[in-house]
Amino acid sequence: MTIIDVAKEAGVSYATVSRVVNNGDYVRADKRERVLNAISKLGYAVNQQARGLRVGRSNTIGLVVRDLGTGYIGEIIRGIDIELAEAQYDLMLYTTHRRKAQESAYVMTLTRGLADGLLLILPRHPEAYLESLRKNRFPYVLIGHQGIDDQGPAIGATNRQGAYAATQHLIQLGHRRIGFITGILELGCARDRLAGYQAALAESGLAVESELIREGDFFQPRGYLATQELLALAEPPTAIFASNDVSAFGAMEAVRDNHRRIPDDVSIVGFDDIPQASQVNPVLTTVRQPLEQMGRAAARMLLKIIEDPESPAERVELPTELVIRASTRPPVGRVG
Amino acid sequence: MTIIDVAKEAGVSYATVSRVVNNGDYVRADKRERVLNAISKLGYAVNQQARGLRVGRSNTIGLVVRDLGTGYIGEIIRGIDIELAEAQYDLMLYTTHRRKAQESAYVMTLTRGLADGLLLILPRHPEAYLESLRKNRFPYVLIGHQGIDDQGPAIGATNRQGAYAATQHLIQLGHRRIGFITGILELGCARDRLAGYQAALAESGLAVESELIREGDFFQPRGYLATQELLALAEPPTAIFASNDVSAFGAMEAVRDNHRRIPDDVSIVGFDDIPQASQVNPVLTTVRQPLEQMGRAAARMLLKIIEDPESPAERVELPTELVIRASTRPPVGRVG
DNA sequence: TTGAAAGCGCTAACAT
DNA sequence: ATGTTAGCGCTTTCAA
Repeated sequence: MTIIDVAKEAGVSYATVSRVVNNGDYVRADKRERVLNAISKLGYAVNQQARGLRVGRSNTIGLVVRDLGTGYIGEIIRGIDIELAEAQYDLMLYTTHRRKAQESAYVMTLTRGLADGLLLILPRHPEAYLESLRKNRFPYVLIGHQGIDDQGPAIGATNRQGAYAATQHLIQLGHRRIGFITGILELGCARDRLAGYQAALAESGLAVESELIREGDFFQPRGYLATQELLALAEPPTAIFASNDVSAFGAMEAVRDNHRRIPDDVSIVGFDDIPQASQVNPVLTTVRQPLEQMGRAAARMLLKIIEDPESPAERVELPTELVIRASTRPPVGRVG
Repeated sequence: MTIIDVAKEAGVSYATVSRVVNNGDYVRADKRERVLNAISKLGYAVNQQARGLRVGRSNTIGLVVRDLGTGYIGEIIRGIDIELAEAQYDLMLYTTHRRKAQESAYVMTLTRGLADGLLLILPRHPEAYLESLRKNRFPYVLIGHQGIDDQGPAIGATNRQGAYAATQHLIQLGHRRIGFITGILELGCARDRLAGYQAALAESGLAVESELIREGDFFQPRGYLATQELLALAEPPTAIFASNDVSAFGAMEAVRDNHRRIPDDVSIVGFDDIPQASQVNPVLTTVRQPLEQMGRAAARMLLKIIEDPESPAERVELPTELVIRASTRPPVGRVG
């Protein structure tokens, strides 16, 4: 079932079929009609591999992610998907736990015919392949790039400002001892959030006490443990700011297990605003990242680069937004 | 940067390079060595489109899903991904909200060169394209097939038994009025769960009262509304069984908004056991679906069909499992 | 053990 | 406006 079969059926040359399929000009209406009929009669669809080989494009974007565990990545992908569908691009999914042994060799394969461009969400060890992508002038856009030493195009969020605003919020409520649970500090976004927390404290003349800062890993169990440690301090914090919502859920769990109430005894703030943040009890005060928007922006940026490889690399940070819900309130003894 | 460049660099014919790349026999060790050196020096990787065109395969599987919203689909994909990575297959992702206008035409395009097989997770309107897939003998496997009128290969879960077991559990705790929130009844899995609920009641000699059955849509807001309605009944249920966890979360929300406690006043049971089920408070009693296993099984089944198109269509249902957590207990007044 | 060459299905340049 | 044809990069016969 090839273009030749269609040509025979319609009684035209197969170049004409190709013209019809590609909406080319110079096809008389009646022939176009006949070709269209043949196509639908035979159920013909163009072979993308052959076309891709010929035109040197695949109309496919490769998406490199760690995993699809949390809703976090799913939201970004939704945005990407919307833009790509509109531009008639397909999406190839790569999880980095696949073939990690030779991650960069793998990325190179990707760049050979399979994909026209790459979208990298929160890459963990991008040094390995970013350079070869750049060297080969292969289009890519980083999503969640903060702290990655690369001057290529990237979409991020204002993590520092978001963390700053959240910390400010707690300070304004009257909290003075505010615990902080970090993310994976090897990621720039995690370091930015920590920096925002520290900056807000410093600006309000509060000491940045290291015993109040606990290292987390963006997962719930570490959030739980970190909170247990914080609550065990001689002078425990009255509020805890976790570097992401999932860690915050762990914190909520730990606070409850210590028979304290949220927000009455301990206020909790998260980061991300994943769907569950508004589904837990109490609903979580958090810093919203515009995940879908980030996905859309990254996809658009990539398509633009594919179209015009000479366009300068943009590095965009989309604004985060503090969403105040029910998990924060003034500390006991300060106000009613 | 093609196979010819490598051949020149290594001083061999490009057929030899191809042999090396494909681990072919009949290449003298020293030539192989030279080719390998040239490849790594030049950073060559095979062009998948050209290879695909030549061999008539793409080594890619198309995955058709609605969206990536809940953790539900993500878990299945994780399983699929593990199996495919092992078999050296790539994964192309399609969300059905894309190009829904001509869903079946789209699926046909997919089958032409882009993918060697299709995995369909909980398809919504598969009638449109299942027939053409079958007619073209294009390999596919349905995931979550219950109730779809098709004799093709499929992986599912024992939804009916799972719902039966969960309802039994509530009955054994002493509940007599058990509310039920359905899923999208157009899906077979939703109908199966309803059937399991009804069967368990009938078997225990309890009446199946239509006022206790509310139609849901697998989303949280409908779960909330349905529960509001149930609690407003003259004789409200003491337990509510929701057709999925997300609906159950809505139910929990509604119960709380009615100033009743879980499980003291109302027991809640969900279905799926998505990660959040063990993160909410109280942790949710639910029916676990082996999502990752389903993904793996489906991928393996598909690869087997691709390898041997004559192999008979299997329809497998993986076992569900009742996971009793903290959201269920005997009704007040029955036991302590 | 190696090389030459056909051809996968298609697009686009060229010829008519 | 339509047909003819080269060639995209590769695998795989076939011949040597």
